[in-house]
Amino acid sequence: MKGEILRGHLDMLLLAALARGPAHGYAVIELVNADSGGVFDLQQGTVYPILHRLEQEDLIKSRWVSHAGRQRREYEITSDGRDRLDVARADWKRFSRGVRGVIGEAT
Amino acid sequence: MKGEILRGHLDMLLLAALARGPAHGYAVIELVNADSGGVFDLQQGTVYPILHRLEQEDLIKSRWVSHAGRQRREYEITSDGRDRLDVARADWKRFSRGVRGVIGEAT
DNA sequence: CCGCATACCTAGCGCGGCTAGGCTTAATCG
DNA sequence: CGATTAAGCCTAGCCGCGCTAGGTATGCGG
Repeated sequence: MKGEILRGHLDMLLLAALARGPAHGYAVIELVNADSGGVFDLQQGTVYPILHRLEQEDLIKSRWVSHAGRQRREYEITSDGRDRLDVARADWKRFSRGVRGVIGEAT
Repeated sequence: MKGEILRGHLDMLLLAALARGPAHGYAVIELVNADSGGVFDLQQGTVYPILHRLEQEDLIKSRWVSHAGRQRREYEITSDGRDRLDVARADWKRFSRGVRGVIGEAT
């Protein structure tokens, strides 16, 4: 899947993944890629900076957790994050409706 | 509708508009904006450069037409353009399917 | 004759995601 | 045991696209 198509939608995808439950960064990547049915192939260099930004915006929060002797940063969505996700979902609906209106297709 | 969401989808939208029939730039803008049901609000500064690029890629072609004593550049989609549009539509389906898979929603 | 709508154009910026790297520790394999 | 892979984390910097903000010209209604 080509690059720039994800512009502006990535926040939503990561928030949606974390809305299912806390997860560490590496897991978020695999979650999104898997849930997309192989459509997306997010890279670490794409995801980690976004997670940091989302945390700064208080949409998610993190804590260090040790697992199998190793340190993981576990992220959890905040209530602000859920609100933002709701907005993003609504925007997505509008957006995809707009696209369908122009290209004239179901789905 | 915020900005970067259209990234990578604009070519498809303009090609789709022109697939309905030849039109000049200004009309393309209004067509897309109208067909989107008011979701998009494309500006001239966004659309004209894209039309030029699409023409360079031989996806559309243009000719000057005089209308009511004025000069318009009328664009028409080429067969390469239709092929590209088909690909873009397929990509759009994949993309939106991927998003739905992650955010877990119909539409 | 003024202002608005129509119709075209472009330079330059801003920023988001990707590329491409780098670090550490646990597990696996020869 | 030493080497390689996988699991995890991170960041600097580039690149390209769309937007902002400007500019021009003409026809038409008041």
